[in-house]
Amino acid sequence: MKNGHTVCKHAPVEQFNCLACTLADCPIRKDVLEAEAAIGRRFHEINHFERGARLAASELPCHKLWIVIEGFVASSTELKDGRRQITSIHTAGDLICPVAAGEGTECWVEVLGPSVVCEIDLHGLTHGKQANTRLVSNLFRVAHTQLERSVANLVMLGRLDGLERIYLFIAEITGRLGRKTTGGYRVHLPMSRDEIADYLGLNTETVSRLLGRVRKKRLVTFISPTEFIVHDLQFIS
Amino acid sequence: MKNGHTVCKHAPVEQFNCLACTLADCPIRKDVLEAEAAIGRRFHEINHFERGARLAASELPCHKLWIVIEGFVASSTELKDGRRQITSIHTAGDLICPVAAGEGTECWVEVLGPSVVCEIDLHGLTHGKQANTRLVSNLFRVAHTQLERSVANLVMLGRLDGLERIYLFIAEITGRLGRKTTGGYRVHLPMSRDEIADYLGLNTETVSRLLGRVRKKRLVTFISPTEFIVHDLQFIS
DNA sequence: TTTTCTCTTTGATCCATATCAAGGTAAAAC
DNA sequence: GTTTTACCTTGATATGGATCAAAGAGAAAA
Repeated sequence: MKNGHTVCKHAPVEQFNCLACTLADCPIRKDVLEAEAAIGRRFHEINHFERGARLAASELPCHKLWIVIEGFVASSTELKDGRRQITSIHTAGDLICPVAAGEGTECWVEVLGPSVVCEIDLHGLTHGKQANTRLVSNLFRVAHTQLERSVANLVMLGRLDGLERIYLFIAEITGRLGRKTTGGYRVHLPMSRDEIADYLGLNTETVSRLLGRVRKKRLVTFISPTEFIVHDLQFIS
Repeated sequence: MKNGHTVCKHAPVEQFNCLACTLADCPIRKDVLEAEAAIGRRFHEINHFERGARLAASELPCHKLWIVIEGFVASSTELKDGRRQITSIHTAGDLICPVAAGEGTECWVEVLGPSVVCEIDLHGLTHGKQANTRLVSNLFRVAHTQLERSVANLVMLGRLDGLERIYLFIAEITGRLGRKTTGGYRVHLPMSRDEIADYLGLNTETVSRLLGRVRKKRLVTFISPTEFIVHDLQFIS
């Protein structure tokens, strides 16, 4: 899979300059490709991963950046006793800054559904004399965007109750993954109830019950546990 | 207070180049001063604030940066119905990236104790032709550091119980504000029980009760509600 | 097809924290 | 000095979500 995998319709991975498959809303990717062209060396690598794969978190300060080309990926933190918190979820177009939480925790980035991920070696790109100011400035924006999501999740975990969290979650994933269909948006979500629980700061049974309530209210119709149709996105208001 | 206030022992605020009062662990501050010298214009301003003051949050993308020279400051987010979450606390030496949480929320930076804060106009410094790569690169580090704290707090809010949160909180503020004294570290914390609750995702009464338990265990001795001595910092393990 | 395994759902019960309520305390205002 | 006010503590009770337990349901293995 890893070699010879075609990342997008336009260019095979092996091709040095894959500017053709630059994601719409991703200036960083463009910056990287330009910087590589200027330096004459490649600092990124695109790989395909299956569910369960873990992307190695780099030591700090952060020397790596991942871009999700397609698929579904999550940043996780685990305490010594096994309690886990998913601190961020990532879908196509997202940029991932590896982040360590405090002492006594282990952090990693985990692939939850078949994904194509671009790994960028920041160290090489930002520490040479050739350091590209625009790239670095966009990096700041990446971290800042991630920070905003993180802060929104702090509010969710600190102040919203279970049902509010589920509503927000459904709105979030529908916005990211939903495809318009008759009667609403169809979503295929490659997360188990357990993983949803670890993202929302709840437990499996509670997530299952809350999703049951949402189903009974006919806001969502389940085709399978991971495939459903969201009928009304306004219910969060 | 605002004018003529002496920021540190070395230089009055009015002095253009206050490199002398550069905080130990703050390369950004140095970068800013150097960039200002190069451009020949000042992009920072130092002010003194009293408890209750609010620093205006900038629109996005982030055009401002604050450095806490001394004092105690918090980033807050409030929901329409009044529920509040303090998403970060800041003490001397901390750099603050203003961050907006999602829709339906209001965010600001609030001064909780008498503070001296340096406000930097990033826009002017990072958008000119003179843009300083090292400054921007350090900005990335600032956002990344903030992100780490944020992620640590996500784990706290999502997975720790009340007592664990209080322990972690005491450890955090003791590390930041504690001054060695006989029998432990003395801390003056300018946060009300309400504010602590809004930081830890609890409510006032619960915080009061939890602090009562910590007191009864003789881990902390209270001189007043905001002044106490922490006897043992190892209890978090 | 049948068995096994993993994940999900549902029910019963428990507990940590919220909520409601009433005093207590210290600083500020009068 | 007394009153007011804001904040803190403590008690009684309620409740949302966790925990414990067991029964579906679907996919993979046999």
